[in-house]
Amino acid sequence: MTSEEKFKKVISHAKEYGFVFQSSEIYDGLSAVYDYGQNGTELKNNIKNYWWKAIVQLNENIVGLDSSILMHPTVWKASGHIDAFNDPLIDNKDSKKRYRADILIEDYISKIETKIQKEIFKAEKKFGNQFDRDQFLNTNSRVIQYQSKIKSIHSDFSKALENEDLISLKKIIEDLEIACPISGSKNWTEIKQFNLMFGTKLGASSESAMDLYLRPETAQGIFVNFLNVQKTSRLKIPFGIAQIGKAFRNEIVARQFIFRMREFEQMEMQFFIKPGTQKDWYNKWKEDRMKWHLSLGLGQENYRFHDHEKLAHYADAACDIEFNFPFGFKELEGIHSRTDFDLSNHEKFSSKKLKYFDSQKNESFIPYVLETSIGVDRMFLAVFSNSLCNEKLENGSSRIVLKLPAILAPCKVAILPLLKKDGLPEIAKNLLEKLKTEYSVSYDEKDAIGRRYRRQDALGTPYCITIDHQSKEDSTYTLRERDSMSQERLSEDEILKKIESKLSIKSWM
RNA sequence: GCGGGAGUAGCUCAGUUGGUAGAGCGUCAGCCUUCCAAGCUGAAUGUCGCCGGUUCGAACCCGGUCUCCCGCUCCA
Repeated sequence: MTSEEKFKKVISHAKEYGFVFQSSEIYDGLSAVYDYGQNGTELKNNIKNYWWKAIVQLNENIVGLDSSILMHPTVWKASGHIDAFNDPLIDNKDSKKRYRADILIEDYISKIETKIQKEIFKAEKKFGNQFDRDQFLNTNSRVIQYQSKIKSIHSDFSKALENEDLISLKKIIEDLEIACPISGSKNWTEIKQFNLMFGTKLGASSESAMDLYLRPETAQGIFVNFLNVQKTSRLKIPFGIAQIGKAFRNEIVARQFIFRMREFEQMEMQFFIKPGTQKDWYNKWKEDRMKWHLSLGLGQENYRFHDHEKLAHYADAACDIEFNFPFGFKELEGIHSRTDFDLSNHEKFSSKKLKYFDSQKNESFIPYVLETSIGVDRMFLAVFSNSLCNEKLENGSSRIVLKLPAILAPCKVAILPLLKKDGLPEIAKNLLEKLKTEYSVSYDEKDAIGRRYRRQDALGTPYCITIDHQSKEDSTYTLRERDSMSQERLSEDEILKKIESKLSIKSWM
């Protein structure tokens, strides 16, 4: 089976068994937006819970936060999103390639700069020790010409960018006769502005309404609350703030099922540290986060680190944990050393001090930040796609089984009376009442027992308890395990113990 | 946004040169059944993605549009 076929199986299984539906499906759907169904919601909640326990519950120095999706618009100026999330794009009509217009111009400028370098290099060779760089730059006519050209492009360029003047920007490309590197043609479309942030308005009256954005990341909610949390929690550096919440990006192309959605959920933690210690913490969190992933047992070979070479504007080190999705290795989690970029920018834009005071050393400083950020939906897809198996059995038949980590399974136990008579359903329902306060359980009395097992397999239910006539005599039941399909006759207490040991956080982390 | 493929029942798909829409699985009701799907009986479910055009007549031909998958592009 090709990976594409496998991926299609994943998508249709997700729909058929109530995990993921397309949003507004009866209206033909909404591009790159999905809803989680009855089982998907449970699985997603379990993933979030597993993360929250690992990060907040098991670390005394990490606390939670739930900040709002709407924030003051200046937040996004300070964070750099207004500038960096706003791309002027242009297409070449012949090669059909799309470029960022600003980068085309910057590339052109850097070409001229290379020419200047070459002139300098030539002159250096020629004059040797006698070479006076400044004098050369001021006197060589060719270099002067190049420099004045760069200067004039720069001034037009920055003016156009500042005013978001797309027509002037296009004119620069036309005037410079910039050609498409692939087709070599100068046949360009108009420039279109793509803002990756969703806009909305605060206030009902259209005149006084304030332009807002839906947050493109959850991190800023943590940064703006940094001192609120620090002061009210009495936490000392190093400490972390964790948050799970929705974020929104108006992606130009959003695809691959729930991998890249326009509305998505992040689980992230910002860890505040002393400047200078970021390297150690970076390595520590890299290791910690990988351990968390591996604890779920999806297979070590399915994970790898990808270190960023090109760093984002805020980072001094960054890597991804990549997962082997059905469409190849892709980013699952990011670990970024964000320096003091965010906090010092918020300090600048808000004119409020965002410094941490170390009373022992009697000094104050803006902390550095180490971020771990994971997409809930990507984690869902990783777990779900990795767990879906089509097994050939010894008797020649096959079964579709969702081998979810038991701790994440939407339903932990299915209670099945072997027959729906002779008092077996009553015993089963008694057991159901006992178990449902502790676990998510289901009850099924329809169809042959084998078929019911298969149904539970497809949902990923790790255990089935079957009640038969012997159960009436001695209160023992059959515990059937999903992956091995093994069966064991046990008393109620033994079953409870076994299930509990498999589902306690301790046995996983 | 460009190029390729696709959209028919919950899922997988068939549907001949245009003539009132089918199968398997699943679902539901019942029967039969003492531990791993595919035993029996019966039932429900579709404006053939949507809109328009051609035609006496469109799932099928044409145009537009929406959605999904793949590649490119983009990606804090």
